[in-house]
Amino acid sequence: EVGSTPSHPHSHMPALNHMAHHPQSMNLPHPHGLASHAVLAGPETETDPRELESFAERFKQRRIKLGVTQADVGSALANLKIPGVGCLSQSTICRFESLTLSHNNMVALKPILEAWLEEAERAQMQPRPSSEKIAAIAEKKRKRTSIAAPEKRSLEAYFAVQPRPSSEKIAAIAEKLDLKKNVVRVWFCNQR
DNA sequence: ATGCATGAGCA
DNA sequence: GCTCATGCATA
Repeated sequence: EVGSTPSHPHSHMPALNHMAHHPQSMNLPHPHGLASHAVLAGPETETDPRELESFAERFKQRRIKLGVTQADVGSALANLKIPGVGCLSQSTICRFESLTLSHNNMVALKPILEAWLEEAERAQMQPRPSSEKIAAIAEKKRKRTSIAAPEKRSLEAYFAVQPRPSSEKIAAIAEKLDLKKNVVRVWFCNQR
């Protein structure tokens, strides 16, 4: 979202992409500033970007204090036994902490991570006697293609002119840059 | 921390 | 064939 094309060739656009256009706002902020805050916000509607931001910050700080890595948090979520929740990757935890997930995604993950944090801080005071080892099983690795700088610059140029090229355009671009068509298609998706 | 990729769900 | 949430691999 918020595709702010970094006009600077080297900027990585760490863009804090909170906010988002969601037609879900029901309580408009009163122009008459007086006791109109959402003290009675809906049961589970903590969608305020600023609240998410501060939570993410507190979360990271407390996680570090517990001496737990992002990867640890991700896998520990499974032990939390929440209905439709399994584990998450280090990537996702990282992105949550840095607010680089979509607003909706942040809102959905917050209560889960919040639950983990509380559980973890409790377990810290009342340690457990059990411990178990799990053997790791080696699997086949996946390869990651890397788009060279020159090609990437070309893609960015194309993107600036047309963020959603047609299938034909993509094929043409792919051929010019000598990249697989699918690689180009996915690049555009991720860029958007 | 981030680049490229996958898969589900939708149109 | 896109968006979205998410992850593997790697910088």
